[in-house]
Amino acid sequence: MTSALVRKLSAFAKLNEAQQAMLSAICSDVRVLPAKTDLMREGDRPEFLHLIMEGWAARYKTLPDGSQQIVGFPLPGDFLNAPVTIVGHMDHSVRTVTRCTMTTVKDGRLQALLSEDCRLEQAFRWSTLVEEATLRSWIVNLGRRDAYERIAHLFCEIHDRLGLVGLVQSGRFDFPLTQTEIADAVGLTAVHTNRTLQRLRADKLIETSHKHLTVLDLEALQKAAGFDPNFLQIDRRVLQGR
Amino acid sequence: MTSALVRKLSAFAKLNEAQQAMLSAICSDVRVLPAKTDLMREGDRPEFLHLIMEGWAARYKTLPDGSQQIVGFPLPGDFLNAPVTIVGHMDHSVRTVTRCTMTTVKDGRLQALLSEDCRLEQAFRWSTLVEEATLRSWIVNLGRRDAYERIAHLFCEIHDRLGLVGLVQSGRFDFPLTQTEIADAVGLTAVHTNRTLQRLRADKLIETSHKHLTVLDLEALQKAAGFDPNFLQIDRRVLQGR
DNA sequence: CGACGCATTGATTGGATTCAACTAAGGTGG
DNA sequence: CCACCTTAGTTGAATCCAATCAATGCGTCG
Repeated sequence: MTSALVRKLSAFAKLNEAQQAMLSAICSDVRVLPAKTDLMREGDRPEFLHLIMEGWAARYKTLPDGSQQIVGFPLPGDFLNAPVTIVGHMDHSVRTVTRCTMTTVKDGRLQALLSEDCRLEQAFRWSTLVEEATLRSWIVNLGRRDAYERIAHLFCEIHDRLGLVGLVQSGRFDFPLTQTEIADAVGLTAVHTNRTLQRLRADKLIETSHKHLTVLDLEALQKAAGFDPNFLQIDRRVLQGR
Repeated sequence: MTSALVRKLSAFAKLNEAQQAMLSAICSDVRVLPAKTDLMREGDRPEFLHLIMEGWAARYKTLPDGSQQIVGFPLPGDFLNAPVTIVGHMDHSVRTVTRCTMTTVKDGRLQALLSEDCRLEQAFRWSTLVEEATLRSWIVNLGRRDAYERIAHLFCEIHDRLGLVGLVQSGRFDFPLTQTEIADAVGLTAVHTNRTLQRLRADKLIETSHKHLTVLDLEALQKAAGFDPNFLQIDRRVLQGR
């Protein structure tokens, strides 16, 4: 089976066998890490690029009072750090949410590949573009939406991003987050998150069971969230064909 | 006098005359735009890179109910759009806050310059790194800080970013934002922003007059904000020498 | 000088937090 | 295999920060 990275980039641009092989070739040092363990800490200067093959991670910042704000969820096919290994340090930490299969990419090898292959380079640019757009959509989420909308929006985002790498079957997907983690992502308390989740379930927008989430009514959920269904910036038909 | 872009990048890496000249050379089509006018709209596919030489702009998203969330303030030396002109469209809009002097850069010319000059390339990577870090710090701001901290944090960020391009004199700088614009940036109402500003003034952290802001006690402001004084990721001594 | 935008103030409402207790589920060890 | 323990999820009541609604002050610009 193809790697999540290949599946993700394929959604933007069809990749031939050679390109897929090259992407796989730059990955090395595959390893498995347990849940709830730090992969990087604020201030680190990671030497290599780190890529998630399987599992969920969370980017987070810890505040002086001990509270945390999650600023993103790297999913399969996502990189943990930007390809800027020489310059700068991490402005946030990253930890696994679930057990994760990780791999390492040497920055130089990726850069070499991208400068050779224009199509791959564009695909990578698209993915960083989407990442930045995601950050901005989180800002809007926290700044101008209430609890109900915020959580609905998070679910829409995860739904689409997992769909991109083929991890959604008829609205249902792995969802390993605890309510506390959801709360830390949407800027609420765990208690209020709990009550809001109950409303989402009562309104028949979602269903949860055994660390899985089912989107019962995608359109209604998107509407409730004010979610832009085009935020991945790819032709929607690509996703249908999965 | 040197351009804001040169001053900004110089803070990260000393640039020689030739490098400064090359940066200036890729700019063309200088023009002045009035305040409160859209520069780009969500969905646009800008053909060129747009750079602010003078003045303030605001990135924003409009919600269905008409409310807005500002997701960033491009300042002198900042680009409006990412160097990905071929791929993707704008996920947000940008408008001027003040009258702005803008210039255009052809994506290809910039790419060519960067692939030639490794030092310049690193400087650009640093600046995009800082931009992403800024987005994450906004998420933390909106998610986990109260009104007082949020506004203090915004002021700290602007203070440092303007300082980077030499636009701060002993804590004082141009600050053209209305209270409504501040509110749209920090996720509050204009009314509550007003009351909170009064507290910041009463606490002798800042002073405002005639569209200028003076930071009276930087350390106290940073402390109140939970601001990381190292967020620009540059040697602080560089800024002192200005 | 009138009009408009922006800042300010007051009174009220409400969404979310806080604190505390309790239940359910899952994992571990005796 | 069941008792125990821990973690995650749920519920209730009181409180609070910020939103809302409404009105007024102020300055500036045509």
